[in-house]
Amino acid sequence: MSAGEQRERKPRADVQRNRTALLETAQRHFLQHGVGTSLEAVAKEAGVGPGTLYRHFPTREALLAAVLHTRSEELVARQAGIDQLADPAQALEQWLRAMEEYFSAFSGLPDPLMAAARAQEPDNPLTIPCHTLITATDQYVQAAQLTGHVRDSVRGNDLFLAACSVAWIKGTGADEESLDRLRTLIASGYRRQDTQA
Amino acid sequence: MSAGEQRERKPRADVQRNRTALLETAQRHFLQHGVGTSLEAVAKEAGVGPGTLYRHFPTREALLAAVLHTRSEELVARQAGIDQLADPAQALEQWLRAMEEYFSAFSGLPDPLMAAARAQEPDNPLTIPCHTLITATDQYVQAAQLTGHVRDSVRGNDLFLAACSVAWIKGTGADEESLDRLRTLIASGYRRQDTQA
DNA sequence: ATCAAAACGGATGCTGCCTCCGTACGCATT
DNA sequence: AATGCGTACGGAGGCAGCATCCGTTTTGAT
Repeated sequence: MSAGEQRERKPRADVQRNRTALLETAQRHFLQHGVGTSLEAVAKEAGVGPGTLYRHFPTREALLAAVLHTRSEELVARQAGIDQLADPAQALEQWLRAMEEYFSAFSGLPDPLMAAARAQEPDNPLTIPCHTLITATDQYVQAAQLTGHVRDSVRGNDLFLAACSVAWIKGTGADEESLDRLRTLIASGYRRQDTQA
Repeated sequence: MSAGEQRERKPRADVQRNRTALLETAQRHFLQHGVGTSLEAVAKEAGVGPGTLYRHFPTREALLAAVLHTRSEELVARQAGIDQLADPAQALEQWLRAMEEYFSAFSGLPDPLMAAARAQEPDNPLTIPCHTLITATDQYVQAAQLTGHVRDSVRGNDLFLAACSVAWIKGTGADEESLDRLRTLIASGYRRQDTQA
């Protein structure tokens, strides 16, 4: 009636119900079997037909993006804590760790993530979140550069890639020691004059 | 007849013929469509049935390993050249580059490679080649450490992982500039006191 | 020329993807 | 309480790829 604000029919109840059921089931399956898990199995276990799954989430990536969206709340929570830190170098380090854990939540996640990060695919539902993360990383980098802890040549994108890499390697089943050595190597790469052995 | 050297029937001609046809076709398909390419399509284009393919190469990885074996000749050729270099730091750098290019020959190759590298799967046909490469990398690392160009804390395995990572990122379609920045970051990570920006 | 071993190859069963359309459900209206 | 309409459901079905099995063909040896 009033200007432009069309009076819509109230959305059906089963829509929201199915959507959340799908998201929960999908998250469980992604956790257990990686991002390549069978969507048919997800649908069946959520108690819906394949058609319903595909209507809610037209592609695997759409489903993945939706699941990640709920998961990202945890990330922003950590971000709040990190922003409290006085030392920008420490903040950067913890932020990288937080991203890495976020990326390695599901095995195989880094691949679609990288595919989305290279943009040029505005329809990819993961593109926006990716660029948000890169920008956030760049902020931490710049803050740490101002205090002289990080080389000026480093960009947020570089460390985003590095975090993705570590997450990818973790997903391939590498042992924790190798991962720690690699993290150290990367840290030596972005930190200024860190001359110890 | 003579001691123990059992006189075997001469192997059939079509075996070798089919094997090489499969390898050539497989390499082409791996190059064009990545390691996930359809094996049925490979068999068809090689002019054999699926059964023949699977008899020659029981798993996708076996086929992949065989193709990589022929490709590795190129790598050892480069290795000979690298061993001529006087500067161990330069040798290490070039060796890493050579590995990286070897790993990124087919899109998706780094994943099965990493799966094989974590050993514990002696039946995986890629395991042995992987460990050979890690050992070779360690040699270059140690040589460069003797001249003080590389941090003592670095191990061959670390740089093997790093090379895999870069190859993986390359395979996801990253632009060349990002790759170069990442390589630089890693180099800053393993080199001793490289204090410039 | 014949034989037996060895290799072939395609038919087959299976799993997963994704679409399409008849059906059922839920909200609004009476 | 009953009716009607639009929305959402869900499963059947077509397709592609994997991996196996077994009747048939090829090949080397005699």
